[in-house]
Amino acid sequence: MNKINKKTEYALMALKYFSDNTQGPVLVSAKDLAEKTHTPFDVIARVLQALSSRGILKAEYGVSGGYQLVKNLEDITVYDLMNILESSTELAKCLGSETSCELSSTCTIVSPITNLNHRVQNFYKSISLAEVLHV
Amino acid sequence: MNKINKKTEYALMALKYFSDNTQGPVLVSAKDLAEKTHTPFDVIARVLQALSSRGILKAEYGVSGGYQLVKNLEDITVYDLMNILESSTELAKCLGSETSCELSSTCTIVSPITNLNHRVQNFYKSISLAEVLHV
DNA sequence: TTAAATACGATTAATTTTGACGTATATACA
DNA sequence: TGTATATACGTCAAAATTAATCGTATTTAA
Repeated sequence: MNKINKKTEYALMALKYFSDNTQGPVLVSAKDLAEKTHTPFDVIARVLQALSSRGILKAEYGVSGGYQLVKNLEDITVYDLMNILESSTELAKCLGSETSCELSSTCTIVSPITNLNHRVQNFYKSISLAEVLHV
Repeated sequence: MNKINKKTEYALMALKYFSDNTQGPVLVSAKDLAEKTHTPFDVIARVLQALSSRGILKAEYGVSGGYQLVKNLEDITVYDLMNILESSTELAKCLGSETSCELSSTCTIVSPITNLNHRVQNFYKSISLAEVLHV
């Protein structure tokens, strides 16, 4: 299918919100972001947690808590984001770690797929979120 | 996500078989290809039909029929193959023709996603199957 | 006429994605 | 010090997508 998933889309929305609103309050809660972006709270909350655990956002607990953007969008690639939020960044299932394919012993396209996979990943590594969001 | 589907994988196997066996008989049946590639007959049969309807293979009916590669792999791009066999080549659902997204009126990332989508598609258009398969 | 091939509509099974629920933990503030 | 509000996260259910199968029609060589 070649699609990014909803979580990655929601993350782009959230990150765009952060980078478009550098004037307002630094901390933005998941609830606020869900409202601003019109996305389901539970899902975007998970997304924010994931971004926070990977050092893109910083979380603050408690009543007036929320998230803060602590990394430069120039320094985050599309690949990074996919790596955090997609179930896998591999082009084919057989390339994902241990989950081997039943065809693997006879498969004739392991090296073609592996090669293409690298090219695709390098392509996504070459694009920063700043480039994507500041259009 | 970001994965190619089984049909595209099977197509790569089939096309590799054709391009690796230019000495043997020109016509290869779906049954033969299913055996050679260890893939389910019904599925690869559909794949071959699709490739044939798009002018990559030529089909011959009847008892000693089968398929023949009639296009140069240099002239088929990865994008072409995806376009034939993937349900969609768009990076996000909202970009696919009429199926509009319920967020579209408030969505803040339409143009970023659209832009990224073009870049991804151009990337896939820049790689030929010859490049991919002859590794 | 029969066997073996492509063509394709329709349906089922399997997998993945998306979203929701429940609960634990942390913190500001009255 | 209690309460409201925030993050954190395990688990599960619903929805959507992908993969595979079944059935039947059509074509053609022998």
